[in-house]
Amino acid sequence: MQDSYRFAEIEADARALWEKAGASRAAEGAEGPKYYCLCMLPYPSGRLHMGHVRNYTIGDVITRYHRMNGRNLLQPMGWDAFGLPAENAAIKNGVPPAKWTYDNIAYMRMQLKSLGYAIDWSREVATCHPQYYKWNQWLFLRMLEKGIAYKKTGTVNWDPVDQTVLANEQVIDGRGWRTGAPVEKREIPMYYLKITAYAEELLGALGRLPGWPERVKTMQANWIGKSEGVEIGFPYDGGALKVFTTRADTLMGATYVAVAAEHPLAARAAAQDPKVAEFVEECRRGGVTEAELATQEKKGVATALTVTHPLSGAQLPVWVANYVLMGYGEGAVMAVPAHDERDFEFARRYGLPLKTVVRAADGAAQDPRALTEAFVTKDGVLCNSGKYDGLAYQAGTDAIAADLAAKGLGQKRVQWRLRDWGISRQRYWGCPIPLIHCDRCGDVPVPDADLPVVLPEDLAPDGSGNPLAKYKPFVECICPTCGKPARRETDTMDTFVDSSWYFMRYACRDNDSAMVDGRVNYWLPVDQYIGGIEHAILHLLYSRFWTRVMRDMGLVAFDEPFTNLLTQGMVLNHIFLRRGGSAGITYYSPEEVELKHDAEGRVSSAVLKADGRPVEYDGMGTMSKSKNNGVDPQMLVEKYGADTVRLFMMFAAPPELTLEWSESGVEGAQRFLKRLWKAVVEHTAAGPVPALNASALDGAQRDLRRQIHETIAKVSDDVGRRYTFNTAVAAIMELLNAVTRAPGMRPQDRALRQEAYETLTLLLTPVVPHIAEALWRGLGRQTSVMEAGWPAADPAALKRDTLELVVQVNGKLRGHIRVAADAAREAIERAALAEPSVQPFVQGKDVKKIVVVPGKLVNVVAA
RNA sequence: GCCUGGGUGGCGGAAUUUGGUAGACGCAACGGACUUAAAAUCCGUUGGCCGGCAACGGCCGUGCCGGUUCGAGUCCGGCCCCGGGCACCA
Repeated sequence: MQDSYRFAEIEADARALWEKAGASRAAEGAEGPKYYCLCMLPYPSGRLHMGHVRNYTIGDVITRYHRMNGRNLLQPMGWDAFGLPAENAAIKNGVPPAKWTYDNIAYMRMQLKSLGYAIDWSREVATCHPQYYKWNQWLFLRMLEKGIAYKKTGTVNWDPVDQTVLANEQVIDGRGWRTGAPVEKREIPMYYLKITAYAEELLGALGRLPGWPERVKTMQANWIGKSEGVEIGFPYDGGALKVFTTRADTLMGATYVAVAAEHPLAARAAAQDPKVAEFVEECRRGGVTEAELATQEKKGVATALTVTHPLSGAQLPVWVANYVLMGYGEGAVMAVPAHDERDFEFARRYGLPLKTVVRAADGAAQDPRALTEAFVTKDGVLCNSGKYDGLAYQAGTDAIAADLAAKGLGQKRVQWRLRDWGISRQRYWGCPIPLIHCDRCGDVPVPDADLPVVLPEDLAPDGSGNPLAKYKPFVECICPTCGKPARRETDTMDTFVDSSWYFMRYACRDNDSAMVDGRVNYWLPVDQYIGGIEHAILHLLYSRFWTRVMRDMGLVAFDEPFTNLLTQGMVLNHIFLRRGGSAGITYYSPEEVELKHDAEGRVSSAVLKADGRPVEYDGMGTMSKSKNNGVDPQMLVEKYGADTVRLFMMFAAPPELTLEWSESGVEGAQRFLKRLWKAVVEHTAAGPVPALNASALDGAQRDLRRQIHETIAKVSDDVGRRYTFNTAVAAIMELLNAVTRAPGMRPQDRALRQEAYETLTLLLTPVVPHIAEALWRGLGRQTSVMEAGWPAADPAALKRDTLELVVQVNGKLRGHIRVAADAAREAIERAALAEPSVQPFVQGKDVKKIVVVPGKLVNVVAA
């Protein structure tokens, strides 16, 4: 072994060895049960960022752990290669998105390889390859045939200057990001996927996903949002205005109805009243996101229209209100201001009447004029509601629903919050939607034989409109049905389509004649999926939906794509800045800043290294280009080596929490590896090691051996079950500390040390595979550490003769006692009361009870 | 606004499942050893307050307020602050 830890050589040698052995190749049906470990595929943005490194290191640790436990492993990698950033880069630099993307992939692939991940690169997939997106198109056509895909209008952000549809992130404070022009809402035809047809199943199946975090399941359930309620018709001369409500019991308290600005009744009112038209127009401005709509000031306008209350026959005014969402329910609501917060606020603002129809079960009806807030409860009883007075929530709802049904003006139904998935994007760098528009034949699907519809790769967008639409060789085509000239669809698909099934294609990416084949049913479902919490809803829900669509077409034999899910936290770093001047805020990279500490070690100030003058500290934030606080993994790998970076990432925080970047923490990780290296060098330099004879150990040796095996048990549990890699690493560090502090040189001391170092090497292999490979050989092994099995704790070594228990008096720690491991309860109680440090606290007091928690503590309750 | 997490020393974090020794492990800081010197390395101290020459002991302490319990970082109720998502960023 080399005297010192030279990571560059060690890592290059280890990787060459694995490469030669094909150690990361996965083959169907190879030895052991299969295990599919998958990380969310990266967007090829240019360089790896720390979030990627964290994600893929977690995946690699899990992969290598299960491989050492005899599983047949698949860990693939691919590229989510379509998307907006490539077009933005193209606008900025004039490079076609394809070239930019392929260059980025090449660089980032090299980076991933330098981190030593056990990835089967022979299965690599890029979603911008025609061989991949051909199957997006193929399945889309199948969905069209089955009615799962369909066409309807949808609302988009429209930049009137650039004549372009904008993504939500391109709308800044209601204006286009490039033009600064106020953005308008615009209705355009789009294609949708009927995810709502699967709402019930997607919701119900969450209960059968024990391997998913509760938080993700809760978020998905709320997103799908099943509401049971009543659909009510309010008749008017042109028919009946439909509303949906979960509070039909309060129907007698409805004092007006409100419709969304996009509702047909609003259009009708606008045609008669310029003030309504103006308000509808005002609502057309501004963004389309739910956050914007929900936080905007609640505004509305009265119309001359009225509708008839279905039970009382009263005439209720129709308002147009910006808080009613066209996308949910019927785009209209009945307003019961006394018992709904939003209606209350709106009614107070516009002086609309309130009517109290619910009272507390043990109280009287409140005077609506005295209300300071809406009285919202399902635990009250009805009042001021005629024949329904005295009924509770459920009985009231049932009675009112029954009466409405009898009149043909209502029925119970379920309403979902989930909306169908609009997949049309008016953008170039995406998968073309395989349709042809013919004046005679309408929308004609591209025949399967003509797939894929290949996206031309040499166009360069300029920010105005979709370059595809201006590119005649793409647009102009022949109608497959009538053979006459026709126009090709130029919208492309949402990139979430690409990522909804890529994990299946890894199993069979070489199959050019089918989307998936039997190998998919060997590898899938994914055993462990790992990715950012920001994907908790959309990506994961779309994938669950897409998998079910494929199942129903007989393409795959499973329902859920991901059996276990681990959502990793983000990577943060310090933010430093200076304000003022014409430049506004300037952000400085933490590398350019020097921190000053006071005597207690607190950070007292920060100065820019370049000029020695202070900079403002703005706390921790997600690493990002805009805050200039990113750290380049490549620099770190070159400076410290891949193992050090991997070790730091695993040690600094548990995977689900945010991780705060710390260069000194990285240095600490390297210090540990150097110390380990040095310890093993010293150990092996002392010559051949005798065999261990466990029955010949003395007390101190038995203690050390117990710690070795306790560490095996703990690390196995932490890595294999809990995924708390930070505590696994801490236990490994403790073991190294213990071994190096037991410096005996008797034969059994050295034999024990050999066991300790072999154990440390094996336990560390998933986290720092390169150095583990070198240590394993240094310790005298001939085969790769990747072939070594995961160690098992020896139950005999774990046995203890005596236990230390904590003694509390009234819950306060007062002392410790050592008892035999099999001591009886009475003996433990006696020992606790006799303990000198406990005595003063029980003396002269009445011992009321003694709580004994086996193996842990004794609590004496005394007064 | 709605949905969802989180808050523990100077800092990252530990205390697992089912309430049972708060502060493991590491970083930073300080003191010491080695060195001509520095770096590196090694050893030691390190939640706060109080008492003691010392060994050691006492009290307080897990965002805030209240509750349940023999016992609460952990459970319950109410608040404050920070993060993720909100359907065209990925």
